[in-house]
Amino acid sequence: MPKAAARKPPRATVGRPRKEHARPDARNLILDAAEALFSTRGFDGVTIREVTALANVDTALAHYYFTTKQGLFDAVLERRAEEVFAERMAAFDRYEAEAGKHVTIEGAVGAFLSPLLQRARTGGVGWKNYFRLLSVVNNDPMHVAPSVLLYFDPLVHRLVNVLKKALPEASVADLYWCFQFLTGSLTLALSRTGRIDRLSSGLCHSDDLAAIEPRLIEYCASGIRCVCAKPRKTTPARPGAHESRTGQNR
Amino acid sequence: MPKAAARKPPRATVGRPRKEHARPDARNLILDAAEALFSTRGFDGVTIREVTALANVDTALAHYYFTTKQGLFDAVLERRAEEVFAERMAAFDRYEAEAGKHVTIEGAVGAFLSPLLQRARTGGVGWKNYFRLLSVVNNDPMHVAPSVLLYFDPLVHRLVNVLKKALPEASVADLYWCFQFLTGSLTLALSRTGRIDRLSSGLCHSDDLAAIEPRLIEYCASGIRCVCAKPRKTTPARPGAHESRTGQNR
DNA sequence: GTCTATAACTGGATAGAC
DNA sequence: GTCTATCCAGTTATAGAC
Repeated sequence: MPKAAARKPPRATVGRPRKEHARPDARNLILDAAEALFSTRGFDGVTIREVTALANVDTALAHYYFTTKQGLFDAVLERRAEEVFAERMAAFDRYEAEAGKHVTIEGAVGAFLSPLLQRARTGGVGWKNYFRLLSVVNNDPMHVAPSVLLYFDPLVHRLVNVLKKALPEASVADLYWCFQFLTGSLTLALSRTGRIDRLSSGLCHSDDLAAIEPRLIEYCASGIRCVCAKPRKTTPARPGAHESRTGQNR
Repeated sequence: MPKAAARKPPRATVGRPRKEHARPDARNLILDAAEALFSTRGFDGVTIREVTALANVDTALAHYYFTTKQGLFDAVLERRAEEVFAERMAAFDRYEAEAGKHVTIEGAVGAFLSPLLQRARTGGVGWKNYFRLLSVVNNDPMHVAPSVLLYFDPLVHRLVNVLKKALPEASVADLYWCFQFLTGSLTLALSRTGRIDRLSSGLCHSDDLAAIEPRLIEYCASGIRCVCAKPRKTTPARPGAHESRTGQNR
């Protein structure tokens, strides 16, 4: 079983080569096709034959490179994972260096979201498919290899830690709840189902990430501020509407 | 092809019978099993044989009642759709009657979310599975019949209309964007993947809907207020960081 | 590395007895 | 309404030629 990491050829030059797709090999053709199909129909909705047909290669090649369907799926997720991870971590580094002690919620949320959304907006179709695939696996963790989580979980902890600087009083539980709300919104934004197009009668387009990014950052930051600023110790309140006294003390 | 609606026997009494599951017939056994399996693995991740095995009935029965796998899937979605729809519409009626001209964002969001979350919290395992299934189809509209959308789209329009009363200045597009953020958070909350449990080291539990409901309502309402209060016509701004001055007015 | 051929199996669906 | 038996298209995966 060939290790995926061992297959990447070393870069002769620094920086991003302008067009690496001069002559894509079969392996990358398969990955591209799989990325496109898995991202729209999920693991079980796609057959290897469809993937290889879209890639215009023989079916057996997929098994040659990836052994199993699950191996192919893992390889698709892993192909861009490290690059995304590094970019997002760098965004946090940059932001923390520039903000110093004056960390804002908007800044933290922006550092978390912007690298993703910018790549999803400006990247090629492969990147767009990749991010949609991320949103697929976020709701269906069934087929995601544990190793892939190492590229995503640390970013969540980093976000929570930076947020804690901006909101020293906030309970950690509230911060994680807010993260879940945030990532749910992000997931739906990246999945681009087109539902919002229909609902809004064409006012909004689900792939208009340029419209989504500023709104999403403001939206989440404001929500975090509100939830985390509210003392959550004892809220007996009146049991009228949705004011359930949660008693979730820290 | 038997129409699903024609199959429902007429109710002899009004109101909801306390225990209709005294002796569940095969049809409902199949629906229960399908609900449980589809909600965790999606349409393509489940076989009819698995469903009927879980229901302890013969495989051919599923085809007898629902003709095709897609028919079974549709029937699962439709079984509880009308009840949920009526309950959520009634929540809006109640809220609008009680609020009169003083509609709040929290009130509108609560009317939209609370009926769902309360049923997801207090209902039986069938209801929990059903709501998880809703979150599955929200990210994968591939297999959802157009007829089912009639139970959900009107509620979105209703939410937007009520929100517009609370925010007369808001642009309709912003309101729909906010709805998308909201429904993304809701979707992830209902899918209960357990990811937040791991990330928070056990501080949060993804099926703790009692903790989620008040936070989610506050979070979304605050985000809506922020996004919709901000004038969005021309935003050249400075292309620096993402430090949007939050202007949390109101 | 790539392709042909095929093994081994599983899926949805149906005919027809009871 | 329920079950037995089966069809057959399509699936992953592999062996082996080139």
